[in-house]
Amino acid sequence: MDPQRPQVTLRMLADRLGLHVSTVSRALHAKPEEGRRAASSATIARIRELADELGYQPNPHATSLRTQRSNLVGVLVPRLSDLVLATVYEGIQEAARAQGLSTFVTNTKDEPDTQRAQTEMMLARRVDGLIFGDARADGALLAETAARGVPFVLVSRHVAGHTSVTCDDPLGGRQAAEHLLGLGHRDFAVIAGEPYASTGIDRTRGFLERCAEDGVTVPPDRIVHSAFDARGGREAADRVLDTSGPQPTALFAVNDFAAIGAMGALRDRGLSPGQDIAVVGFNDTPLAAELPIPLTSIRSPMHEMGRRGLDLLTRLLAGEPAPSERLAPTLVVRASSDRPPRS
Amino acid sequence: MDPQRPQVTLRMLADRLGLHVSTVSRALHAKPEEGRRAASSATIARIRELADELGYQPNPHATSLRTQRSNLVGVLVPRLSDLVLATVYEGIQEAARAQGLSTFVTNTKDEPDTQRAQTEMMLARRVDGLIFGDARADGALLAETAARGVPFVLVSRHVAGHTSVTCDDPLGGRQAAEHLLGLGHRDFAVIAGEPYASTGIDRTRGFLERCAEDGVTVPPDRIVHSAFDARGGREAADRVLDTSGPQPTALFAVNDFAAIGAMGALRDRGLSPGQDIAVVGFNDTPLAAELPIPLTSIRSPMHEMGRRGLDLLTRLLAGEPAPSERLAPTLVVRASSDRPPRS
DNA sequence: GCAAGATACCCAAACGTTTGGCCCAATCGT
DNA sequence: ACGATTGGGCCAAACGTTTGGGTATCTTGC
Repeated sequence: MDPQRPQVTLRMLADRLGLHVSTVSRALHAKPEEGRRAASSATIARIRELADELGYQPNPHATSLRTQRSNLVGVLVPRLSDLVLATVYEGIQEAARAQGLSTFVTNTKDEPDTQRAQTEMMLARRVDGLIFGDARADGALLAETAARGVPFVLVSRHVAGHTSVTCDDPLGGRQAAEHLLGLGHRDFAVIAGEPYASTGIDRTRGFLERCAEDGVTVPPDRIVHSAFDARGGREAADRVLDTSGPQPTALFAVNDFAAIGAMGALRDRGLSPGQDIAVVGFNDTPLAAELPIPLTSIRSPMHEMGRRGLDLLTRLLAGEPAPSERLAPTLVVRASSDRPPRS
Repeated sequence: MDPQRPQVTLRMLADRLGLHVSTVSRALHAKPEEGRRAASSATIARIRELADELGYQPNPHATSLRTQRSNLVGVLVPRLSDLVLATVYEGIQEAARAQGLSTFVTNTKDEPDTQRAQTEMMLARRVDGLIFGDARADGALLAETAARGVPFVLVSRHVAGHTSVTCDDPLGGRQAAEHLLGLGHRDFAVIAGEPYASTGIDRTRGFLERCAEDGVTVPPDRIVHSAFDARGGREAADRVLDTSGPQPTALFAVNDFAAIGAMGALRDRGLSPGQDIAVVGFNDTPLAAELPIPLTSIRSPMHEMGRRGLDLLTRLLAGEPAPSERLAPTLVVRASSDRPPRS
């Protein structure tokens, strides 16, 4: 099976150099700043040289076993096939690599049972800490996990009482409202995402608050929950548009994919997004700018969120304080909402 | 930091039961079918009970160190934020979990240097095997890796001489051509993807071959390479449409996202996809059906590809034969290509 | 009643590190 | 010249498993 994979060990290096394995170990770890050096600089050089030559790579299992630290972090996301979380994870991974950490990632589909099972699985793998990208406003998993003394942070979504890195979602919602109000819109519909996700909740709340400041209210039947994907957006839009009475002139979806699905639903009714009805999405997915009708969206720093999330976790692991962070979103206006409401 | 995380070990169980640690170990592994039992059934029951009660989880580092097997597989993909590969990875992970394996995944951005570095990183982590989702037709990394005796399989893309699970891409290309030819189209453009990816190469080849069978040829300046995302598709479409002479009546993009970008470019020129020019994509991404103009696409079994890929790898790890597989694509017709060319 | 199997365990080594101590020789201070 | 320091390195234990080999005790066949 493995014709030639004789892994190089410390002992091999030691034997070949006539040194003790502990000396080699110390030499390879010795930071120059250390007071008491592990060996003479000449010996250290010899050791380093041989290690490079033979391509020595420390066995991480042995190291973890000995040090009781795995340098592994577990990441839980609803789905990796959701571009938003995939991008957040890319940020996490990038930051992790910079710190010499590796990451396990797994899908939980936003199902509490799966979340719990995967959390256990991660702990069984002896991760040093966890990053939840799928925190639910309801549910007790986070509290229990915290009670067990497991270090973790949340990204993308937040839950009171736990460290998190999120987009300033209320602000994002406000920006969307401000933009549409500025164009003269007064009749809105909101596709609000899943009811258990703080992202959807906060974006919707911010939107409604800003509307209220201008004396505009959005009737409850114009605010519908939805999955965070295109199909969810289409279905939600269908539900909203099926209600009787005057149609909205603008639609805010808390997620770009939901917005895309909604645009499909609009088209099916002969409404042209951007002409007959304004549409604003959220996240400013790379796709948004390239769509046939480019989508106005609130850009959220997804990648950055991941990086900060991991940085917070390492701070937590080091016993340092790790205050939650909220990253600012920015409005990006495109053709799907660049004109006032019709007549 | 860790208030209460006293990990349960074999020794704890053993001590508490007055048994030897090896007895406990055997008892917990004993498959009923084993001939020589590890202990009396009463003892085994006692052990199992206590293990459950205390929530014993074997330390994977200790196990890996001892058995020289990590039960880890490394997965390399161009980008996880590419929905196609993210979905393939979901399949891999699902199959891995079923086998008690865990997966590391990492982005290589299709850059040879990064691919090499990440391969090393995976091996340093002592993965049992690798799955490449980013194999390049050029380059020597695969050959070198094989020469080192590292077990691996390819998914999504193939390279001669290595085990792989792919979509039958030539067939998919043919299906696209057949569909468009059947509608009466004769003037084609092809957005062919990256030149080093077998997916793009094979899909394009299949398409052209099928055309040739009907005596239709696609001029070289109508076949353009592109990145596998919306922006790449838009740019490629712009290039194709900027060429002088009569415009094509149908466009085949080897990837849904490229197709979406292309539709944007068409719109910018006042061409209506589905009306003025037929568009066919590839992969049948969930988005395709929900777009404002639903996209005809060749459905590829992305999830399944991942599962099979992992299954092949485990077969390889078990020393069994692991022949390459090619999964069948299917055509899904939608509004972007459901009518004959204009006059 | 006794050799031959089973049965039910225990022993100990090994996987590759890390790390607190220890030891020897050379250097230093005075 | 001699005790103290220090530089350079060795020793051994430990992390938690797995596993090839024991060794008593109990059956069993005859």
